[in-house]
Amino acid sequence: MLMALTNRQIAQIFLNIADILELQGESKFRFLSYRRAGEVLQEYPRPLADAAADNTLEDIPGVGEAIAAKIRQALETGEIPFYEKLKTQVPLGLVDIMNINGVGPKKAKLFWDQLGIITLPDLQKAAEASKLRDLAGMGVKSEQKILDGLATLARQGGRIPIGTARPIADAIVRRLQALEGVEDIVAAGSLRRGRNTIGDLDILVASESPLPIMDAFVKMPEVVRILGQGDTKSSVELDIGLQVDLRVIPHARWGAALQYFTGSKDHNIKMRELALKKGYTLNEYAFSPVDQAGNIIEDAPKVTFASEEEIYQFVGLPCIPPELRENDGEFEAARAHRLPTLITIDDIKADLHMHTTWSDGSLSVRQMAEAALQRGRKFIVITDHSQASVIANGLTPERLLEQQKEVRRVNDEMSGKIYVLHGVEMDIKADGDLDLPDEILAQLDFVIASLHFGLTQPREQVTQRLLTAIQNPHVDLIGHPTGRLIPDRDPADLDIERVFAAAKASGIALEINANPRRLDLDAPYVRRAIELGIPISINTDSHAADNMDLLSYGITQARRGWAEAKNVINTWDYQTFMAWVQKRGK
DNA sequence: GCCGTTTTCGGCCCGACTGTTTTCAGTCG
Repeated sequence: MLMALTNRQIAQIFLNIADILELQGESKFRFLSYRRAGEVLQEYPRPLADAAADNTLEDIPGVGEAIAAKIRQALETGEIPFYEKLKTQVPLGLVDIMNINGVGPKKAKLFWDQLGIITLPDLQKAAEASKLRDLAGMGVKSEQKILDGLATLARQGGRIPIGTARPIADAIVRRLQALEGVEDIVAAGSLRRGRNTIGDLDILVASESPLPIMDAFVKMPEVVRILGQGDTKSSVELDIGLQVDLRVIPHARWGAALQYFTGSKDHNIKMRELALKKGYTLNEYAFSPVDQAGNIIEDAPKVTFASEEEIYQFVGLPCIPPELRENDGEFEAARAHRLPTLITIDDIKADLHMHTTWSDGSLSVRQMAEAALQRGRKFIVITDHSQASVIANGLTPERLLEQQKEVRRVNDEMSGKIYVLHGVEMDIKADGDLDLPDEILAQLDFVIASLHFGLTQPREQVTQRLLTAIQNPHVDLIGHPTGRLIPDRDPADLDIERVFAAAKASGIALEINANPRRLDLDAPYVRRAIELGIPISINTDSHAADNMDLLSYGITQARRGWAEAKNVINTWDYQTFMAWVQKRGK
C-alpha cells in the first residue's frame, strides 16, 4: 500500500530539485522555476490529488506542463524519477550545506569536489581542522564565517513564530525611534505581511544621517554578532539566533524602499516587470527610465515617491495591502479593481471564545467581561472547557448549568454596556463522540466544538470526528480547526475539502484562533473557506485579560486570507448575531 | 521550466556587502 505524499512533501522535493540543479550549474531560469513551484505548492490549500483529479494542476501559478507531470508521478507512484536520478548525481546533504548563511551552490560544490564534504558534520570537521581556508577563493575569515553559520543553524533551526518576532521588532523600533535624525521607521518584510513565522527582521529607517543609526543598531545589547555593516545596510544576529537587517534611506525615497523591503520577493519581481513594461526599471530607490535595450538612460530624471500608494499608482494599480503581496492573484484582482476591502480590527464587535476560572482561565466571568468592555467589545461568549478536558478542569453538565446562572447575573450587572453570553468549548473526544449531550447543548447560547486530543489519528478517523461535530445542529463554530501549534505541532491530517463541504452545508462557522501559537485556520484555508461562502469567526481564546490583545494577530491572518468584514461573524451587531444563532436551531 | 494588454518563442528583477581579489565572484535578500 502506497503512502500518499502530502503537499508539503511534494513541495520539498521541488525545492530540493531546485537546489541540486543550481549546484549543477543549470540555467538559472530552470532552477528558479522549480523553486517557485515548490514555494507555491507549500501554500496550496487543496490536496494536490484533488487538483490532479479535476485537471487543474496547471492552473496553479508556477506549475506548467512539466511540473504538473512530475506532481502526477509523485501522487501515483510516491516518487519522481527525475528527482531520484538527481539524487544519484548529487548527495542530498549538499542541500543542507547550502542552507548555511554564506554558503551557496558554488561553495558547496567546491567543498564537495575538493574535500568530499557531503554532510553538515563533514563540513564542521573540515572547518575546525582549518582545511577550508586554503581552497580557492576561501580564507581564514570565510572559514570562520562558516563555523558561525553552522552554530547559528544549530542554535536556531529555522523561522520563529510571529508572536515572538513582533514584540522584538517593536522593541527595536522603539529604541531606534528615539535616536536623533530618525524621521520614520517601520518593521517591513514578512513581519509586515503578517506571515505566521518570520525568517529575519527587516527594519527600515528614513534619515539623512545613516551612520550614527547604524552604529547604535550594531551596538544593541542583544546583538551577539555583526554580520555586515555598510553605508546604508547593516545586519546583526541577536542572542536568540534571529537575524535583523537595517536599511537607512532618505525620506524622499520612502515609497519605493518600503514597497521593496516589504516584499514578497515574487510580488516584487512582478512589480519590476510591470515597471519595465512602462519603460522604467524599479529598484529600492526609484523608477529609472530605460532605453529599448533595457539600459538606464543616465541623464533622464529618476522618479521617486514618498509613499507606497504612489509607487503602485505609477504602474497603474491601486495600492495592494501588504498582507496580499504574495504574487498569488493580487495583481489580477488589482487590475480588475476587485481587491477586497480587508477587515480591520475596528470592525470587530465580539469575542466568541474565552475561558474563566471555571475551567483553566485566570479571571472570573465578571473580570473577563470588564476586560472585554475596556477593549471596546460589544458582546462576548464565555466558553469554558467541557469535562473531557480534565487537565483544564473542564465542566460537567452540572457545573456548566451552574455557571450559566453566574453568566446571566453578570450580564444583568453589566446592564447593556456589554452583553455576556453563555457557551462552551466542547471537546470532540478521541473516539468521535461529542463531550456533552444535545439536551445540555440546547440550553446554551453558543457552542464551539474543538479537537484537543487524537490529533495524530489517520485522516479518515480525525476527519470523521470533525464531521460529526459539524453536523450536530447545536454546534455553531469549530474552534482552531486543524489543531496545529506553531512551531511544534503539525496540523491534524484532515480531508479539508470534506470539512469545508460539510461546513458549507450546515452553515457553521470556522474559527481563526488569534493566538499567535495557533493562527488556525491558516490563511490559504481562510481564503478557500471564504470562496466557498463559509462564515469565519476570529477569536482570542483568552485565558487572561491581556490575551484579548492578541486579536490583532487573528485580524492579520484573516487579511492574509482576503477576508472582508462581511465574511466574519464577529463584525455583526448583537441582534444580528443572536438572530443567526437562533436560526441555527436554538 | 514558465508564461503572454507587444510574444506559443524568447524572454525571464536588482542592488549591497564581503572576502578575496587587484576588478570581481559569490551570496543574500
